Amino acid sequence: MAEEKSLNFIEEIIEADLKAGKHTTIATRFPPEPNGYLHLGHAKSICLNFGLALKYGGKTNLRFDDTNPVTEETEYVESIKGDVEWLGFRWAQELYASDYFPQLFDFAVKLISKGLAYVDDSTSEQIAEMKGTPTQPGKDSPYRTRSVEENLKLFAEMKAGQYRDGEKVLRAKIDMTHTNMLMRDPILYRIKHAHHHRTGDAWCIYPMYDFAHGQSDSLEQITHSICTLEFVPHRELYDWFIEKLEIYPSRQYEFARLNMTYTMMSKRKLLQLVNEKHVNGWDDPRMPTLSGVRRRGYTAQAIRDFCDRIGVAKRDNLIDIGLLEFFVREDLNTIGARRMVVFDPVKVVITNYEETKTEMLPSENYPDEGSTVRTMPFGRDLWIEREDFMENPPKKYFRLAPGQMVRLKSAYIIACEEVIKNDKGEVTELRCRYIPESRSGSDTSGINVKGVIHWVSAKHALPVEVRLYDRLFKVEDVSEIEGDFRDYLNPDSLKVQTAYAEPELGNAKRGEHFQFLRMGYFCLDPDSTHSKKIFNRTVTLRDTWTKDKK
RNA sequence: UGCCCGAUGGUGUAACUGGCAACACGCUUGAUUUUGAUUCAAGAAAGUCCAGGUUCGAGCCCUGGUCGGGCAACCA
Repeated sequence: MAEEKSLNFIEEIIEADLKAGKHTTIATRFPPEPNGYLHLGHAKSICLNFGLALKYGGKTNLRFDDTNPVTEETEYVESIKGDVEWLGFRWAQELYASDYFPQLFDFAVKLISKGLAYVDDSTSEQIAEMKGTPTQPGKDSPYRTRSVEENLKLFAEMKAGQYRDGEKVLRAKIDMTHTNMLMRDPILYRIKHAHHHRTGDAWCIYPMYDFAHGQSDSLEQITHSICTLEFVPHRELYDWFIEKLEIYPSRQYEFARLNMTYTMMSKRKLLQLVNEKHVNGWDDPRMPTLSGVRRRGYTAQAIRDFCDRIGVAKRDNLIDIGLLEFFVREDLNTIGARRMVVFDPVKVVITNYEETKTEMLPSENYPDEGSTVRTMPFGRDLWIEREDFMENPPKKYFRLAPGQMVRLKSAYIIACEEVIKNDKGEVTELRCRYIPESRSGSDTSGINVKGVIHWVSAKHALPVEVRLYDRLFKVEDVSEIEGDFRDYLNPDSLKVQTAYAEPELGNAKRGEHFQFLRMGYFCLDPDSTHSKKIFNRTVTLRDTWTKDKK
């Protein structure tokens, strides 16, 4: 029952184009540069581009924008493909801007022939100098008036490797006084004697983004080329090339990139965090990278729902990370099998329970009616959460306290009769009595307790490592940071501790999601070994109780 | 001193293209609950950046401001 959802501005453009007969079908593309891992911001773009094609029966190409050999690597290509697939999308074709190097070269020759491009011998500094500023016009390069023949010859020599890096560039001849800085004779080709991850050493001149992107769109007959707002000023140049080259008129549309609280979405800075070891790699569960959130336990479904909900518009935004967490919980609530794990144990001894006895008690895996069950061993010695006991509880505390009763989930009701402490006054053991008739499922005790807590049999408990994650940054709006962003990293973003799990968790597998009762959603980390299971906390449970205590 | 975008509850996105501002998250209250979770119900919260104008009628159109963002890499 897909409700009549209002269209975002790009969908409106597409529907208008379709209705006007401008296109009969649409083609989009997702164009990452393989110089880093994909993050949540890219997920928004992926969902948009692929989503549009799906909605309107078109296709989406995956095109790597690999025009700068010095920063790009095959490792990134592979991770990007994996991430897009994981998110659940299929591209029509896997393409590379570098595949178009021959055509792009011909385009450049065409521009030169039309007198619209020239080879400039100026240094990088001189070119910057002559470029002017946003408020001051630029000045023509002394090489601007070279003849077509000379330009053709020089450009061929550039390609042939007769010059060193930086010695010459090819520039478009547009207008050095243009109010749009990008139209002030932009550089089309630069010399880089560098090894390219795909073309190897075949080329020593490489096209700039502006001279590659639009033409690549055009060659693929992309109808709607969707990018982020910072490319708005590039559109004028994008259209200029299409017009002068007389090629298929792809059109560019821009939307606001995703920003999230306590999160940083700059590939450059994320790379820095990785290189400087502030995190343990691109897939560190604290990273906003897709590989990071995947390892953390976020699901593709949750991310798609999130991208769907945040919408697409042109105004700057800062989205509450809590919204993403909402969708993660929403999905995990239905797919996460329930398990009991005690994080900060305190011993409970059930004085009226036989010392050698072990009962296997069933407990449902999911909250729904017909849920499957697993069994949990129950015995005289148990672990419960330290915070589930209070010696002097406030009025509305309905867990365990001296003389107070609590329900052990899926087991019995117990009453605390004695508190044992060490010399430091710390509680070391709680001696309790259980109500035999209160067994879960066949409770005839008639006793009603409000509190229900999780537990695990001390004798059978499986020690596991849990990694508890918190926000990577201390500040809500990372874009407001002045000075070094690394000074604002949250020192408590990762807490590692040992916890005691019910035996069933020994069978946990990669890719499975769990809800550790009352503690949050977790998944098995790939660092796990046969003898040591490691669980990542994906997200905590919603908590409406502890929060108003603060 | 320039050019280009944008402005709607705390946050994000809507408003059938000019007809009494809606949805989601978050928040509050209550019910249910063997997870203080989930679920369910109710509620608070903007009068649409400001000032003019057009109109019977403006969040939508026009004019002028204000504020925010972007633009001077041989990066994408």
